[in-house]
Amino acid sequence: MKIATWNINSINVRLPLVLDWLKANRPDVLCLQEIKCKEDKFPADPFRELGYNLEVFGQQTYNGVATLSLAETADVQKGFPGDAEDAQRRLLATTINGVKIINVYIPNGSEVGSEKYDYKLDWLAKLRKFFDDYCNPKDLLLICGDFNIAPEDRDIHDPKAWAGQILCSDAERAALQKLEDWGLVDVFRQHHEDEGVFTWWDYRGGGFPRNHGLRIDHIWTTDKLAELCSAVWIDKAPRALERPSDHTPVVAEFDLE
DNA sequence: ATGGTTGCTTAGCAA
Repeated sequence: MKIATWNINSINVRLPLVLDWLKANRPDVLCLQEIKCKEDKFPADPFRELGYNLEVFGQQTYNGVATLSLAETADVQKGFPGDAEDAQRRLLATTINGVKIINVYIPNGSEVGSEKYDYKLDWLAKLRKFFDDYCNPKDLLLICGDFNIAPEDRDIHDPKAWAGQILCSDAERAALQKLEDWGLVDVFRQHHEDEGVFTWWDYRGGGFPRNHGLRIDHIWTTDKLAELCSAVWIDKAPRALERPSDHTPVVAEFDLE
């Protein structure tokens, strides 16, 4: 079972890239973030023609997540239980082939100390509570998406310049650690120890050609699922194409089915 | 060097 995550920064702009990538890679599951449209504006038909089912949880202009899968989905949960109708749409949980898959677009946080930063930390606390209340560390479970956090300095192209900044501040990393403490494994790190491997490069200042990036898109699983994980890779190719997203896909393969 | 680029919406915000 192959599961991928990709922040595509607008499904409407990125549609041809995503379709080409799906045709070439045929993952069982693709979790998308920042679709930037409501459900009724999501271009569902071309995905259905490729054999994919869709669960879409979107809003106008900002945020929005979608989970595409070759198999049927069950137990669909959109947002945190009890969220207001106008809450930002950043979480979509489904069960596919017996694996609970939580697709997240964790808030960016803008700047350390800002209102958006506080919102990010609150959101991360809610996410940990969601795990406590609705998830079981003994299950086959996976959370993936744009975490908007570089867990360690080796996940940053210039750790000195970034020290204490947004996406790598102590409080963000501590919140992520609390999630890990619940019982999750960063499966990329299970297979790769190298530094300088990234999933996002700023559009500005030639970020990609200079490899000025961060590893902020992740796939984390419970121990039980991590034991079945045979490979994890970051596919840099889509970042080098015309009109790319600023993020590139992360893919994990599991010995299931 | 508080810049730079992209997307949504159309001047300013979010990333």
